[in-house]
Amino acid sequence: MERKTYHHGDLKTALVEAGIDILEAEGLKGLSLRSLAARVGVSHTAPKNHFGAMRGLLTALAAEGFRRHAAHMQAGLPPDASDAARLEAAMHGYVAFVEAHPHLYTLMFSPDLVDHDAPELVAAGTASYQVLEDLARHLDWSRKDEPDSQIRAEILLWSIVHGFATLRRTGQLPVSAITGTVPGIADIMPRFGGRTGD
Amino acid sequence: MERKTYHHGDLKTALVEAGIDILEAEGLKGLSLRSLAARVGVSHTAPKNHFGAMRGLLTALAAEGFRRHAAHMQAGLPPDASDAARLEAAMHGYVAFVEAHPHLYTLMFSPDLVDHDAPELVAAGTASYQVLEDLARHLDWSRKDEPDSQIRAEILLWSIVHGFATLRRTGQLPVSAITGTVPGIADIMPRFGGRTGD
DNA sequence: GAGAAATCTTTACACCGGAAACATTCCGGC
DNA sequence: GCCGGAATGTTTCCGGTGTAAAGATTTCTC
Repeated sequence: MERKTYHHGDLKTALVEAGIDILEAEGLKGLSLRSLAARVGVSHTAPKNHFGAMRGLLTALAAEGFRRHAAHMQAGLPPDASDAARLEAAMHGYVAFVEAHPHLYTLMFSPDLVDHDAPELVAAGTASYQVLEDLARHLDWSRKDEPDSQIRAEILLWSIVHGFATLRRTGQLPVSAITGTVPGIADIMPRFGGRTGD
Repeated sequence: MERKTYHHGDLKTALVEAGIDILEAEGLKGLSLRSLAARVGVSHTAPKNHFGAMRGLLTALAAEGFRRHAAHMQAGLPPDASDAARLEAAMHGYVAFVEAHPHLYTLMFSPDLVDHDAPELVAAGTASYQVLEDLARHLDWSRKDEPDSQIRAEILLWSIVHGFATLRRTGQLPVSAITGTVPGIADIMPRFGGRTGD
Protein backbone atom coordinates (compact mmCIF):
# COMPACT_ATOMS: atom_id res chain seq x y z
CA MET A 1 0.00 0.00 0.00
CA GLU A 2 1.40 3.31 -1.11
CA ARG A 3 0.63 6.84 -0.19
CA LYS A 4 1.69 10.25 -1.51
CA THR A 5 1.83 12.34 1.61
CA TYR A 6 4.33 11.97 4.40
CA HIS A 7 1.54 11.98 6.92
CA HIS A 8 -1.14 9.37 6.60
CA GLY A 9 -4.04 11.51 7.68
CA ASP A 10 -6.06 9.05 9.68
CA LEU A 11 -3.57 6.43 10.67
CA LYS A 12 -5.12 5.56 14.00
CA THR A 13 -8.46 4.43 12.64
CA ALA A 14 -6.78 2.83 9.65
CA LEU A 15 -4.64 0.75 11.98
CA VAL A 16 -7.64 -0.34 14.01
CA GLU A 17 -9.57 -1.39 10.93
CA ALA A 18 -6.63 -3.19 9.37
CA GLY A 19 -5.80 -4.77 12.72
CA ILE A 20 -9.27 -6.22 13.05
CA ASP A 21 -9.11 -7.43 9.46
CA ILE A 22 -5.85 -9.27 10.11
CA LEU A 23 -7.14 -10.58 13.41
CA GLU A 24 -10.24 -12.06 11.84
CA ALA A 25 -8.42 -13.45 8.81
CA GLU A 26 -5.31 -14.91 10.43
CA GLY A 27 -5.90 -14.85 14.15
CA LEU A 28 -3.76 -13.25 16.79
CA LYS A 29 -0.61 -14.98 15.65
CA GLY A 30 -0.84 -13.24 12.27
CA LEU A 31 -1.16 -9.80 13.82
CA SER A 32 2.19 -8.11 14.31
CA LEU A 33 3.16 -4.48 14.30
CA ARG A 34 5.16 -5.15 11.18
CA SER A 35 2.46 -6.99 9.23
CA LEU A 36 -0.08 -4.40 10.27
CA ALA A 37 2.13 -1.46 9.37
CA ALA A 38 2.96 -3.02 6.02
CA ARG A 39 -0.71 -3.41 5.18
CA VAL A 40 -1.40 0.23 5.96
CA GLY A 41 1.73 1.32 4.14
CA VAL A 42 3.65 2.69 7.08
CA SER A 43 6.81 1.86 8.98
CA HIS A 44 6.51 -0.63 11.78
CA THR A 45 7.20 1.97 14.45
CA ALA A 46 4.56 4.42 13.30
CA PRO A 47 1.82 2.85 15.45
CA LYS A 48 3.80 3.77 18.54
CA ASN A 49 2.78 7.39 18.12
CA HIS A 50 -0.88 6.46 18.44
CA PHE A 51 -0.95 3.43 20.69
CA GLY A 52 2.26 3.56 22.68
CA ALA A 53 3.03 -0.11 22.26
CA MET A 54 1.50 -3.38 21.15
CA ARG A 55 -0.63 -3.53 24.27
CA GLY A 56 -2.17 -0.19 23.44
CA LEU A 57 -3.01 -1.32 19.95
CA LEU A 58 -4.62 -4.52 21.17
CA THR A 59 -6.55 -2.50 23.73
CA ALA A 60 -7.94 -0.30 20.98
CA LEU A 61 -8.89 -3.37 18.95
CA ALA A 62 -10.65 -4.89 21.94
CA ALA A 63 -12.54 -1.66 22.59
CA GLU A 64 -13.66 -1.55 18.98
CA GLY A 65 -14.69 -5.18 19.38
CA PHE A 66 -16.92 -4.30 22.32
CA ARG A 67 -18.50 -1.49 20.35
CA ARG A 68 -19.25 -3.79 17.43
CA HIS A 69 -20.47 -6.44 19.83
CA ALA A 70 -22.95 -4.06 21.43
CA ALA A 71 -24.04 -2.72 18.06
CA HIS A 72 -24.58 -6.23 16.74
CA MET A 73 -26.84 -7.09 19.65
CA GLN A 74 -28.76 -3.84 19.35
CA ALA A 75 -29.25 -4.25 15.62
CA GLY A 76 -30.87 -7.65 16.09
CA LEU A 77 -33.52 -6.56 18.59
CA PRO A 78 -37.10 -6.88 17.41
CA PRO A 79 -38.61 -3.45 18.06
CA ASP A 80 -42.11 -4.39 19.03
CA ALA A 81 -41.60 -7.70 20.73
CA SER A 82 -41.99 -8.54 24.39
CA ASP A 83 -39.21 -7.85 26.83
CA ALA A 84 -38.50 -11.56 27.08
CA ALA A 85 -38.30 -11.92 23.33
CA ARG A 86 -35.98 -8.96 23.08
CA LEU A 87 -33.69 -10.38 25.74
CA GLU A 88 -33.71 -13.71 23.98
CA ALA A 89 -32.81 -12.00 20.72
CA ALA A 90 -29.94 -10.19 22.40
CA MET A 91 -28.62 -13.49 23.75
CA HIS A 92 -28.79 -14.95 20.27
CA GLY A 93 -26.97 -11.94 18.94
CA TYR A 94 -24.34 -12.29 21.61
CA VAL A 95 -23.57 -15.88 20.72
CA ALA A 96 -23.75 -15.20 16.99
CA PHE A 97 -21.21 -12.41 17.31
CA VAL A 98 -18.76 -14.69 19.10
CA GLU A 99 -19.21 -17.31 16.44
CA ALA A 100 -18.67 -14.78 13.66
CA HIS A 101 -15.68 -13.07 15.29
CA PRO A 102 -13.96 -15.64 17.49
CA HIS A 103 -10.50 -14.07 17.52
CA LEU A 104 -11.81 -10.61 18.23
CA TYR A 105 -13.99 -11.86 21.05
CA THR A 106 -11.09 -13.80 22.53
CA LEU A 107 -8.98 -10.65 22.50
CA MET A 108 -11.77 -8.73 24.23
CA PHE A 109 -11.49 -11.14 27.13
CA SER A 110 -7.70 -11.47 27.25
CA PRO A 111 -6.62 -9.37 30.22
CA ASP A 112 -3.01 -10.42 29.72
CA LEU A 113 -2.87 -8.85 26.28
CA VAL A 114 -4.89 -5.77 26.94
CA ASP A 115 -4.81 -2.81 29.28
CA HIS A 116 -8.01 -3.60 31.11
CA ASP A 117 -8.02 -0.25 32.91
CA ALA A 118 -7.91 1.86 29.77
CA PRO A 119 -10.90 4.24 29.85
CA GLU A 120 -11.81 3.54 26.25
CA LEU A 121 -11.94 -0.19 26.90
CA VAL A 122 -13.84 0.12 30.16
CA ALA A 123 -16.41 2.39 28.53
CA ALA A 124 -16.92 0.09 25.56
CA GLY A 125 -17.10 -3.02 27.72
CA THR A 126 -19.58 -1.43 30.10
CA ALA A 127 -21.76 -0.27 27.23
CA SER A 128 -21.80 -3.78 25.85
CA TYR A 129 -22.79 -5.21 29.20
CA GLN A 130 -25.49 -2.57 29.50
CA VAL A 131 -27.30 -3.95 26.48
CA LEU A 132 -28.02 -7.16 28.33
CA GLU A 133 -28.57 -5.45 31.64
CA ASP A 134 -31.11 -2.99 30.27
CA LEU A 135 -33.11 -5.78 28.74
CA ALA A 136 -32.92 -7.91 31.86
CA ARG A 137 -34.05 -5.04 34.05
CA HIS A 138 -37.50 -5.08 32.53
CA LEU A 139 -38.11 -8.64 33.57
CA ASP A 140 -39.03 -9.71 37.03
CA TRP A 141 -36.28 -11.81 38.57
CA SER A 142 -37.21 -11.13 42.13
CA ARG A 143 -37.07 -13.84 44.75
CA LYS A 144 -38.24 -12.87 48.19
CA ASP A 145 -35.46 -14.87 49.83
CA GLU A 146 -32.71 -13.16 47.87
CA PRO A 147 -32.07 -9.51 48.61
CA ASP A 148 -29.78 -9.03 45.60
CA SER A 149 -31.72 -11.17 43.21
CA GLN A 150 -31.66 -8.59 40.43
CA ILE A 151 -27.90 -8.24 40.22
CA ARG A 152 -27.51 -11.96 40.79
CA ALA A 153 -29.82 -12.66 37.90
CA GLU A 154 -27.84 -10.35 35.65
CA ILE A 155 -24.59 -12.04 36.56
CA LEU A 156 -26.15 -15.43 36.03
CA LEU A 157 -27.50 -14.32 32.67
CA TRP A 158 -24.16 -12.97 31.57
CA SER A 159 -22.34 -16.06 32.84
CA ILE A 160 -24.61 -18.31 30.82
CA VAL A 161 -24.33 -16.45 27.57
CA HIS A 162 -20.61 -15.80 27.93
CA GLY A 163 -19.90 -19.32 29.09
CA PHE A 164 -21.93 -20.96 26.38
CA ALA A 165 -20.43 -18.78 23.68
CA THR A 166 -16.86 -19.34 24.80
CA LEU A 167 -17.32 -23.07 25.21
CA ARG A 168 -18.60 -23.18 21.66
CA ARG A 169 -15.82 -20.91 20.44
CA THR A 170 -13.15 -23.06 22.03
CA GLY A 171 -14.61 -26.18 20.52
CA GLN A 172 -15.45 -27.79 23.85
CA LEU A 173 -19.10 -28.32 23.04
CA PRO A 174 -19.89 -30.96 20.46
CA VAL A 175 -21.66 -29.47 17.51
CA SER A 176 -24.83 -31.49 17.29
CA ALA A 177 -28.50 -30.84 16.79
CA ILE A 178 -28.85 -30.45 20.52
CA THR A 179 -25.79 -28.51 21.51
CA GLY A 180 -24.63 -26.93 18.31
CA THR A 181 -27.34 -24.51 17.48
CA VAL A 182 -27.55 -21.13 19.05
CA PRO A 183 -31.28 -21.50 19.80
CA GLY A 184 -30.27 -23.95 22.51
CA ILE A 185 -29.71 -20.90 24.64
CA ALA A 186 -33.31 -19.83 24.28
CA ASP A 187 -34.60 -23.31 24.99
CA ILE A 188 -33.04 -23.36 28.40
CA MET A 189 -34.14 -19.87 29.33
CA PRO A 190 -37.34 -21.11 31.03
CA ARG A 191 -35.13 -22.77 33.60
CA PHE A 192 -34.12 -19.40 34.93
CA GLY A 193 -37.12 -19.20 37.14
CA GLY A 194 -37.72 -15.63 36.10
CA ARG A 195 -41.25 -14.75 35.09
CA THR A 196 -40.82 -13.49 31.59
CA GLY A 197 -44.17 -11.81 31.34
CA ASP A 198 -45.18 -13.54 28.13
CA MET B 1 20.50 -25.57 36.70
CA GLU B 2 23.29 -28.02 36.09
CA ARG B 3 23.36 -31.67 35.43
CA LYS B 4 26.10 -34.30 35.14
CA THR B 5 24.78 -36.60 32.46
CA TYR B 6 24.38 -35.75 28.81
CA HIS B 7 20.84 -37.10 28.89
CA HIS B 8 18.42 -35.60 31.32
CA GLY B 9 16.57 -38.76 32.20
CA ASP B 10 13.05 -37.45 32.55
CA LEU B 11 13.06 -34.29 30.55
CA LYS B 12 9.49 -34.47 29.35
CA THR B 13 7.87 -34.37 32.76
CA ALA B 14 10.46 -31.91 34.01
CA LEU B 15 9.54 -29.56 31.18
CA VAL B 16 5.85 -29.85 31.93
CA GLU B 17 6.35 -29.11 35.61
CA ALA B 18 8.72 -26.23 34.98
CA GLY B 19 6.43 -24.95 32.25
CA ILE B 20 3.46 -24.80 34.59
CA ASP B 21 5.63 -23.13 37.23
CA ILE B 22 6.66 -20.41 34.82
CA LEU B 23 3.13 -20.07 33.51
CA GLU B 24 1.69 -19.52 36.95
CA ALA B 25 4.47 -17.23 38.09
CA GLU B 26 4.88 -15.02 35.05
CA GLY B 27 1.98 -15.78 32.76
CA LEU B 28 2.11 -16.88 29.17
CA LYS B 29 4.37 -14.05 28.10
CA GLY B 30 7.09 -15.30 30.45
CA LEU B 31 6.98 -18.80 29.04
CA SER B 32 9.39 -19.28 26.17
CA LEU B 33 11.27 -22.32 24.98
CA ARG B 34 14.47 -20.59 25.98
CA SER B 35 13.41 -19.55 29.46
CA LEU B 36 11.93 -22.97 30.05
CA ALA B 37 14.99 -24.83 28.79
CA ALA B 38 17.27 -22.64 30.87
CA ARG B 39 15.33 -23.42 34.01
CA VAL B 40 15.57 -27.15 33.39
CA GLY B 41 19.23 -26.85 32.40
CA VAL B 42 18.94 -27.87 28.80
CA SER B 43 19.43 -26.28 25.42
CA HIS B 44 16.48 -24.42 24.02
CA THR B 45 15.97 -26.93 21.22
CA ALA B 46 15.85 -29.98 23.45
CA PRO B 47 12.07 -29.76 24.00
CA LYS B 48 11.54 -30.36 20.30
CA ASN B 49 12.39 -34.03 20.74
CA HIS B 50 9.51 -34.48 23.16
CA PHE B 51 6.88 -32.00 22.04
CA GLY B 52 7.64 -31.29 18.41
CA ALA B 53 7.19 -27.55 18.72
CA MET B 54 5.85 -24.89 21.02
CA ARG B 55 2.30 -25.89 20.24
CA GLY B 56 2.97 -29.41 21.43
CA LEU B 57 4.45 -28.17 24.65
CA LEU B 58 1.48 -25.91 25.34
CA THR B 59 -0.84 -28.80 24.52
CA ALA B 60 0.89 -30.94 27.13
CA LEU B 61 0.63 -28.13 29.67
CA ALA B 62 -3.07 -27.71 28.94
CA ALA B 63 -3.65 -31.44 29.32
CA GLU B 64 -1.87 -31.45 32.65
CA GLY B 65 -4.01 -28.47 33.58
CA PHE B 66 -7.19 -30.43 32.88
CA ARG B 67 -5.92 -33.33 34.97
CA ARG B 68 -5.17 -31.03 37.90
CA HIS B 69 -8.48 -29.29 37.40
CA ALA B 70 -10.39 -32.57 37.63
CA ALA B 71 -8.33 -33.73 40.58
CA HIS B 72 -8.96 -30.46 42.39
CA MET B 73 -12.70 -30.81 41.99
CA GLN B 74 -12.64 -34.45 43.06
CA ALA B 75 -10.55 -33.71 46.11
CA GLY B 76 -13.03 -31.17 47.38
CA LEU B 77 -16.10 -33.39 47.25
CA PRO B 78 -17.71 -34.14 50.62
CA PRO B 79 -17.97 -37.94 50.71
CA ASP B 80 -21.23 -38.35 52.56
CA ALA B 81 -23.18 -35.32 51.46
CA SER B 82 -26.23 -35.19 49.24
CA ASP B 83 -25.88 -35.23 45.48
CA ALA B 84 -26.82 -31.58 45.34
CA ALA B 85 -24.23 -30.65 47.95
CA ARG B 86 -21.57 -32.60 46.10
CA LEU B 87 -22.39 -30.87 42.83
CA GLU B 88 -22.31 -27.55 44.58
CA ALA B 89 -18.92 -28.39 46.04
CA ALA B 90 -17.61 -29.33 42.60
CA MET B 91 -18.79 -26.02 41.21
CA HIS B 92 -17.00 -24.21 44.01
CA GLY B 93 -13.91 -26.24 43.30
CA TYR B 94 -14.17 -25.40 39.63
CA VAL B 95 -14.26 -21.66 40.26
CA ALA B 96 -11.59 -21.87 42.94
CA PHE B 97 -9.23 -23.64 40.58
CA VAL B 98 -9.65 -20.95 37.95
CA GLU B 99 -9.00 -18.29 40.54
CA ALA B 100 -5.89 -20.09 41.79
CA HIS B 101 -4.51 -20.89 38.34
CA PRO B 102 -5.77 -18.24 35.96
CA HIS B 103 -3.03 -18.52 33.35
CA LEU B 104 -3.19 -22.27 33.24
CA TYR B 105 -6.95 -22.23 32.88
CA THR B 106 -6.74 -19.66 30.13
CA LEU B 107 -4.31 -21.87 28.25
CA MET B 108 -6.65 -24.84 28.65
CA PHE B 109 -9.28 -22.89 26.72
CA SER B 110 -7.01 -21.34 24.09
CA PRO B 111 -7.63 -23.31 20.92
CA ASP B 112 -5.30 -21.04 18.98
CA LEU B 113 -2.33 -21.98 21.13
CA VAL B 114 -3.05 -25.63 21.58
CA ASP B 115 -3.60 -28.67 19.41
CA HIS B 116 -7.20 -29.26 20.39
CA ASP B 117 -7.32 -32.62 18.64
CA ALA B 118 -4.39 -34.14 20.50
CA PRO B 119 -5.58 -37.37 22.14
CA GLU B 120 -3.94 -36.53 25.45
CA LEU B 121 -5.72 -33.19 25.61
CA VAL B 122 -9.08 -34.57 24.52
CA ALA B 123 -8.87 -37.32 27.13
CA ALA B 124 -7.93 -34.95 29.93
CA GLY B 125 -10.58 -32.44 28.96
CA THR B 126 -13.27 -35.07 28.74
CA ALA B 127 -12.33 -36.48 32.11
CA SER B 128 -12.59 -33.04 33.64
CA TYR B 129 -16.01 -32.49 32.12
CA GLN B 130 -17.07 -35.92 33.37
CA VAL B 131 -16.63 -34.83 36.98
CA LEU B 132 -19.44 -32.33 36.62
CA GLU B 133 -21.49 -34.56 34.40
CA ASP B 134 -21.36 -37.52 36.76
CA LEU B 135 -22.55 -35.38 39.63
CA ALA B 136 -25.30 -33.77 37.59
CA ARG B 137 -26.56 -37.12 36.40
CA HIS B 138 -27.73 -38.01 39.87
CA LEU B 139 -30.04 -35.04 40.04
CA ASP B 140 -33.40 -34.85 38.35
CA TRP B 141 -33.38 -32.20 35.65
CA SER B 142 -36.20 -33.65 33.66
CA ARG B 143 -38.82 -31.46 32.08
CA LYS B 144 -41.59 -33.19 30.28
CA ASP B 145 -41.61 -30.64 27.51
CA GLU B 146 -37.92 -31.02 26.78
CA PRO B 147 -36.76 -34.31 25.29
CA ASP B 148 -33.05 -33.56 25.79
CA SER B 149 -33.38 -31.89 29.14
CA GLN B 150 -30.56 -33.87 30.70
CA ILE B 151 -27.88 -32.91 28.22
CA ARG B 152 -29.28 -29.40 28.08
CA ALA B 153 -29.02 -29.12 31.82
CA GLU B 154 -25.42 -30.29 31.74
CA ILE B 155 -24.50 -27.76 29.11
CA LEU B 156 -26.29 -25.05 31.02
CA LEU B 157 -24.49 -26.07 34.19
CA TRP B 158 -21.12 -26.06 32.50
CA SER B 159 -21.83 -22.76 30.77
CA ILE B 160 -22.67 -21.13 34.09
CA VAL B 161 -19.64 -22.32 35.96
CA HIS B 162 -17.27 -21.73 33.07
CA GLY B 163 -18.78 -18.37 32.24
CA PHE B 164 -18.79 -17.14 35.81
CA ALA B 165 -15.23 -18.30 36.41
CA THR B 166 -13.87 -16.73 33.24
CA LEU B 167 -15.71 -13.47 33.79
CA ARG B 168 -14.14 -13.29 37.22
CA ARG B 169 -10.76 -14.29 35.86
CA THR B 170 -10.83 -11.64 33.20
CA GLY B 171 -11.80 -9.01 35.72
CA GLN B 172 -15.17 -8.26 34.15
CA LEU B 173 -17.14 -8.86 37.30
CA PRO B 174 -16.78 -6.30 40.06
CA VAL B 175 -15.39 -7.85 43.19
CA SER B 176 -17.98 -7.00 45.79
CA ALA B 177 -19.78 -8.76 48.57
CA ILE B 178 -22.45 -9.78 46.10
CA THR B 179 -20.50 -10.69 43.02
CA GLY B 180 -17.02 -11.32 44.30
CA THR B 181 -17.39 -14.41 46.38
CA VAL B 182 -17.38 -17.84 44.88
CA PRO B 183 -20.42 -18.90 46.95
CA GLY B 184 -22.46 -16.68 44.66
CA ILE B 185 -22.54 -19.64 42.34
CA ALA B 186 -24.25 -21.75 44.94
CA ASP B 187 -26.74 -19.05 45.74
CA ILE B 188 -28.12 -19.02 42.25
CA MET B 189 -28.35 -22.77 41.93
CA PRO B 190 -31.98 -22.85 43.07
CA ARG B 191 -32.85 -20.93 39.94
CA PHE B 192 -31.98 -23.94 37.86
CA GLY B 193 -35.36 -25.42 38.33
CA GLY B 194 -33.86 -28.82 38.97
CA ARG B 195 -35.16 -30.68 41.97
CA THR B 196 -32.05 -31.21 44.02
CA GLY B 197 -33.46 -33.87 46.25
CA ASP B 198 -32.48 -32.16 49.48
C1' DG C 1 29.68 -55.26 20.83
C1' DA C 2 27.88 -53.00 16.70
C1' DG C 3 24.51 -50.54 14.31
C1' DA C 4 20.25 -48.00 14.95
C1' DA C 5 17.46 -44.95 17.46
C1' DA C 6 16.80 -41.60 20.84
C1' DT C 7 18.32 -37.58 23.03
C1' DC C 8 20.78 -33.24 23.43
C1' DT C 9 23.84 -29.32 21.52
C1' DT C 10 25.44 -25.98 18.34
C1' DT C 11 24.66 -22.93 14.82
C1' DA C 12 22.07 -20.19 11.78
C1' DC C 13 17.97 -17.73 10.25
C1' DA C 14 13.82 -14.96 9.81
C1' DC C 15 10.75 -12.53 12.46
C1' DC C 16 9.29 -9.84 16.33
C1' DG C 17 8.56 -5.56 19.71
C1' DG C 18 10.74 -1.69 21.28
C1' DA C 19 14.17 2.31 21.92
C1' DA C 20 16.59 6.17 19.97
C1' DA C 21 17.82 9.52 16.70
C1' DC C 22 16.28 11.80 12.82
C1' DA C 23 13.06 13.72 8.95
C1' DT C 24 8.90 15.80 7.65
C1' DT C 25 4.67 18.08 8.27
C1' DC C 26 1.21 20.59 10.75
C1' DC C 27 -0.47 24.27 13.65
C1' DG C 28 -1.01 28.13 16.84
C1' DG C 29 0.78 32.65 18.18
C1' DC C 30 2.81 36.63 16.61
C1' DG D 1 3.26 35.41 6.45
C1' DC D 2 6.20 33.06 9.27
C1' DC D 3 8.27 30.70 12.82
C1' DG D 4 8.98 27.62 16.51
C1' DG D 5 7.12 23.81 18.87
C1' DA D 6 4.33 19.72 18.64
C1' DA D 7 2.77 15.68 15.90
C1' DT D 8 3.61 12.34 12.96
C1' DG D 9 6.44 9.03 10.40
C1' DT D 10 11.19 6.81 9.14
C1' DT D 11 15.54 4.66 9.79
C1' DT D 12 18.45 2.06 12.36
C1' DC D 13 19.69 -0.87 15.84
C1' DC D 14 19.11 -4.13 19.69
C1' DG D 15 17.86 -8.28 22.37
C1' DG D 16 14.65 -11.94 22.27
C1' DT D 17 11.82 -15.64 20.02
C1' DG D 18 10.62 -20.24 17.52
C1' DT D 19 12.35 -23.37 14.38
C1' DA D 20 15.26 -25.90 11.05
C1' DA D 21 19.57 -28.46 10.14
C1' DA D 22 23.65 -30.78 11.23
C1' DG D 23 26.54 -32.76 14.54
C1' DA D 24 27.63 -34.92 19.30
C1' DT D 25 26.51 -38.19 22.82
C1' DT D 26 24.08 -41.79 24.96
C1' DT D 27 20.93 -45.64 25.12
C1' DC D 28 18.66 -49.47 23.12
C1' DT D 29 18.26 -53.67 20.44
C1' DC D 30 19.66 -57.56 18.24
